[in-house]
Amino acid sequence: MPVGLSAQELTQLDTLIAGRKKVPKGSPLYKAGDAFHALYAVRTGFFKTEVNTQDGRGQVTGFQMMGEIMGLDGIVQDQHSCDAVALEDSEVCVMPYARIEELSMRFEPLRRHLHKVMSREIVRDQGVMLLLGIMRAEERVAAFLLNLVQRMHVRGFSQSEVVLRMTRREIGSYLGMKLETVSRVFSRFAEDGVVDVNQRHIVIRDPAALKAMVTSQSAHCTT
Amino acid sequence: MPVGLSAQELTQLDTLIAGRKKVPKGSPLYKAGDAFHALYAVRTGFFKTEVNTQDGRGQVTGFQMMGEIMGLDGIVQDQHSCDAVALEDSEVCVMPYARIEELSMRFEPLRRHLHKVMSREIVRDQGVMLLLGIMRAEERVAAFLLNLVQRMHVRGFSQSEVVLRMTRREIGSYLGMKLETVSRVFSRFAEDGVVDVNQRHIVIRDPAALKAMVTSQSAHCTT
DNA sequence: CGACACCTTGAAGAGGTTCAAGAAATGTGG
DNA sequence: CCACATTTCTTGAACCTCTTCAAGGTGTCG
Repeated sequence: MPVGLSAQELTQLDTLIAGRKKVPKGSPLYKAGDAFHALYAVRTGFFKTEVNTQDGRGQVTGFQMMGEIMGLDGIVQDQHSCDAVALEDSEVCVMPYARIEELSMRFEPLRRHLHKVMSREIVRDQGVMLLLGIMRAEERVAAFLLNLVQRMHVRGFSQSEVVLRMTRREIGSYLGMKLETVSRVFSRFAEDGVVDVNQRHIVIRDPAALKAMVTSQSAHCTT
Repeated sequence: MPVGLSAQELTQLDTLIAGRKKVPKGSPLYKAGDAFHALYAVRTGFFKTEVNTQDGRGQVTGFQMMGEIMGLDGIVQDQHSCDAVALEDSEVCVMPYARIEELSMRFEPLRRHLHKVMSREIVRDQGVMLLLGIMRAEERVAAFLLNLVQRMHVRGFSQSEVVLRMTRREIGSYLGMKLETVSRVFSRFAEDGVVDVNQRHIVIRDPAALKAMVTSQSAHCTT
């Protein structure tokens, strides 16, 4: 992550990662209430984070892909406040929080990076609130797709093509709507020639049309 | 904030606060796009934070009262991503971020505190997403009122009485609904004897009834 | 191959929005 | 201190978007 360090410093930084952990599809990396020990960086695969209520309802709060950090929610109460579940066979880097704390004392770049990661998450959450608060169904789906391909593109994948790792229900949960509505919006987009939809395989034919729906692209963060 | 420090350390910590700033009612403490210099702690008064879209729509992302921190959104991009506006004549403590960074290197308690503050904000945002994503109008208003009086109570105010500092429109924006709906829900609560509503003066007559509406009290953070 | 989860589509229904009007409170200037 | 303008709040009625319920189709995995 950080740059501009001596070889010795880099060696020390390596100790930040205690190891890797495989998480099979459908398994939780952690669950709400679990003791908080570490932050996790997605190495391979795809995750969702989800908060659940007593009465069984739940809300997907985010999808995480390669390079993204999970577990920040656990710091404040020394326990996690949401579930992190792998949507496909995945692997994460385990970064024990005690070690992060210790190293962040000595290495300014790491400390600054950590603060930015947390701040980025806060800004991302603002974007989700905007989405849930004022957008209608089509805008939400358009924003979701654009955000997804943009993040994939940064990682070297196609800008116009994406395979969804999550179900319609999970998309709907994230966007604050029912799975049927998600499906209908996809169908409408397909009719209008904006996207091609083949189950979970999406091709964006008219990105401009999608962007036009999301006039409200403000503090919409990429993470 | 932190405890268990020597007198000398405490003196240094005092330098964290560069000064105070008065913010008149209706004025912004900062606006989206402003350069990021400092974090702010509310000393007196009441604020809202708000993200705005190009097309003029906006979403209130939070209300801040005494002791709560604003500005964390600015860290990641060195500029703020939302507006912070005083809802009444207010005063904040200005904590230059450069100094926070510097002191947090030396003082573990401060560093830990900062990380918890940021993590708490992330958990709070999860609660708002839950609210916006799955709750219906009455649940949202009930959750809002309970959260508000709970925070006031922690600060030594009544557990059953509160004067709203924000308009119906601002409540609605925060809760993802229209001001008319907020008004109607208040009226319905009043009819049912759950609360007394006199303009912005609210008396909670049946807190249990409110809590029962919010079966979904999970990771609902207090901040 | 069969069971199961996932997706699509239709029709009816509900919750919240929109539009509109009036009342109450707040602020301003004479 | 009062009159007036402005903002805020309440309430009603029509409307609309999304949800709910239901059925059938498609894909997937043991």
